[in-house]
Amino acid sequence: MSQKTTMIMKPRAPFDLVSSSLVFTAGDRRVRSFQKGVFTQVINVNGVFVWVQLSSKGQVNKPKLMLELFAEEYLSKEKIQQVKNVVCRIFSLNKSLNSFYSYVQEDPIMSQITQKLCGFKFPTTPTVFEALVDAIVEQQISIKVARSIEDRLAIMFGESVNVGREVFFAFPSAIDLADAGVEKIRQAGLSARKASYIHGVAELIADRSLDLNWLKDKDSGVAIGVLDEIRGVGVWTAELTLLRGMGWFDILPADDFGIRRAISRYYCGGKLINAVEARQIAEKWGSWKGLAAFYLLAAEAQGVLL
DNA sequence: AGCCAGGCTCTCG
DNA sequence: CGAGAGCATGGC
Repeated sequence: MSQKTTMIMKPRAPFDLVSSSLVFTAGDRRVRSFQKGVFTQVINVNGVFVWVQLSSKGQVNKPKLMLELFAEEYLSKEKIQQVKNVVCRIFSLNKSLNSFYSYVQEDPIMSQITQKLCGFKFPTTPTVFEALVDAIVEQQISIKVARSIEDRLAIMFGESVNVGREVFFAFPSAIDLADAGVEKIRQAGLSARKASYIHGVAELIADRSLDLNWLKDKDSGVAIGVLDEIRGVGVWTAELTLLRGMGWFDILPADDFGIRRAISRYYCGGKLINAVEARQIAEKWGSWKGLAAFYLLAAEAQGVLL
């Protein structure tokens, strides 16, 4: 039997759950999805696995969220608070967008895009490890292929939660993937090399030679340098990891093909640019360049025309 | 059918 | 050193 708990959360305005979750629309429902206005995912709080449903009960400028938790065991108040904290982190609910919006007022293009996507916050991952594995998976291949491989990793190696007759899967921990071994990881649809990178990273963390949380209070340049040393991790992978895993909105993965394409679409009439040009254009977004890049990606995905 | 996707490492000249 | 091959899957 599963236990259910329901509560209301009040994010900082503006916040739009729909545009922020749209990227999960095609996700496997057993892992993470956004269907009919409801975002779902399994969250791990110190070994207790909780399936979460999140939906909007308010408006962008007066946001109110309903959070429903399902677990196989009784959840203490402390556990419930921990789940709320994770949800809060995934959607950066406590971070204000207003400074970003006023900062880009000088940039007519970004200004229009932020108005059309008011309340959008790109989702981050519950752990830095997940962001790192995702970034490795996403190297070179299309985002759609990457997502299906990521879902498969959860189904093959993640812990599960039973809710009624359904079963849901958490993203695997470093120990889960270290134990799985290269050959089994490869069967999720990865190249032998990427499987080996992912297994290598998982082992580093599992045997405590690498602590990703240690990077939290470091300078972003230092953190990128540390990650870049890891086999299979280049600057692009490091940047994406910190942006999505730590929520460091000031980092621009300028080598990213998708980001360069989005910048060129809105700023260069579609003519593809290189990383140097991307960094030049991004200068006007100051310490918001990473968030701004995700606004362009979201605008492109949602077909925003200026 | 064949090329291309939100790169990186290894191997040659 | 710099350039180039090779890689997995799925969409077009």
